[in-house]
Amino acid sequence: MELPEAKQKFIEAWGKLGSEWGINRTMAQVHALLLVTPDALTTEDIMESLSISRGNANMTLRDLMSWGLVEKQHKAGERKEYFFADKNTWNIARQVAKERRKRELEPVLKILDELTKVQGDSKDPAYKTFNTSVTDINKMAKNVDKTLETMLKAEESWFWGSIFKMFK
Amino acid sequence: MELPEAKQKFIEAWGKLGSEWGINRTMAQVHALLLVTPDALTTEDIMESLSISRGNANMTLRDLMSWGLVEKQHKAGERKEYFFADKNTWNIARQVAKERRKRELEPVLKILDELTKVQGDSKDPAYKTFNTSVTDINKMAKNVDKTLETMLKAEESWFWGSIFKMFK
DNA sequence: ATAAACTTTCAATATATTTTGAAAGTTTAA
DNA sequence: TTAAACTTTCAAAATATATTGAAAGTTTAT
Repeated sequence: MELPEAKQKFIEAWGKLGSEWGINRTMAQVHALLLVTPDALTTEDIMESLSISRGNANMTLRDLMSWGLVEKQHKAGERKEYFFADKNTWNIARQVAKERRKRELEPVLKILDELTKVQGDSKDPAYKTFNTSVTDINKMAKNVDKTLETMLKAEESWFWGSIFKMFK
Repeated sequence: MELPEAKQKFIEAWGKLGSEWGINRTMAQVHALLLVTPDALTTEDIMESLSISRGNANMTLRDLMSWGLVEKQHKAGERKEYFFADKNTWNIARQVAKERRKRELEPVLKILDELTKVQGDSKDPAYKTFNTSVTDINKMAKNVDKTLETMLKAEESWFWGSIFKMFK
C-alpha cells in the first residue's frame, strides 16, 4: 500500500470510529488528516483534501480547537491561519477524556446524585428497584469519574504500568 | 421528587447519555425503563410508557437483546412475550464493553495493524509523521483492548480494587 | 480611506437516522 | 381448519444532524 492510500484509509477509519462514538465524522476526519500531516494546514488545504466546504471546515476547526485537539499557528509575514494537531497520542486521549467528562459525565452524575436521594416506601418493589439501579449506576459512574481524574493527572507510562499490574 | 417523576428523569438522562455515546436514544430509554421496573414488561407496556410505535418497540427490543442487555421471559399460560433487563450494573458495563470492543474496536485494530506495516522513505517527513501517529495510536488502542479484556474476565470488586490501588 | 485577503455566520439544502403503522407473518387454542 | 392473539417487517414519513455557499464581517497593508 502506498502512503496516499494509507492516509486515506486512516482518515476513513478514524471518521467511522468517531461517528460510532458520537463524534461528528467530518471532525474526526479533519483531526485524522492533521495527525498524519507533518506541517500545519490552511482552511483551504483542508477543504481541498477532504472535499468539504469553507463553512464546514471553519466550524469543524473551531470545534477541534474547543476540544483542545488542534491549534492555530501564525506564520511570519502571512495573512492565512494555519492549523496543526498535537500528535502525542496520550495527550489526545487525555484531552478527549477531559472534555467528555466535563460535558457528559458530570451532568449525568449530578442528576444521579439527585435521583439517589428520592425517598420512598422501602416495601414498594417499584421504589426498591428504582433505588437499587440508580444507586448502583451512580457508584459505577463515580468510579469511572475517579479513574478519569487519575488518568488526567497521570503520566502515560505510569498509567499503563499501573493498569498492567492488574494482569499479574 | 416523586417516584414517577424520578423515573422519567432517569429515562431522559439515560437516553441523552446514550445518544452522546452513539447509542440510539430510544434504545437507551427502553433500557432505562426496564432497569427501573421490577417486573418484566410487554411490548405494549413499553409502547405506552414511552409513547413509541409497535415497530419501534419491537426493533429496539431486538437490538437490546442482541446487545445482551435484555431477555425475553415467557409467563406460563400467556401468549405475550415479556421483557426484562439484567439489573446488575457490572454485568451491563461488561456487556457493553464486550460488544463495542467486538463491533468497533476490533475492526479498527485490524486496519491500524495493516497501516503500521506500510513502508516508506524514513527521510520523508510525510511518511515519518504518518508512521509515528499510526504506530502510537495502534499501541494505545492495544492497551485499551487488553484492559477491556481484563475487565471482561474480572469480578467487579477485584477490578475496581485494582484500579483504586493506582491512587495510593 | 480603500481594497484585497482572509474568516465567520447562518438560512437554506442535503443527508442520515429514526420512527411509524399497516400489512404480512407466525403461533396457539379450540 | 379457522381465527384470534400476538410478532415482525419495511416502505414511507418524520425528525435530527451535517453541510453548503454566498454574504457579511474582520484584519492588514498601502
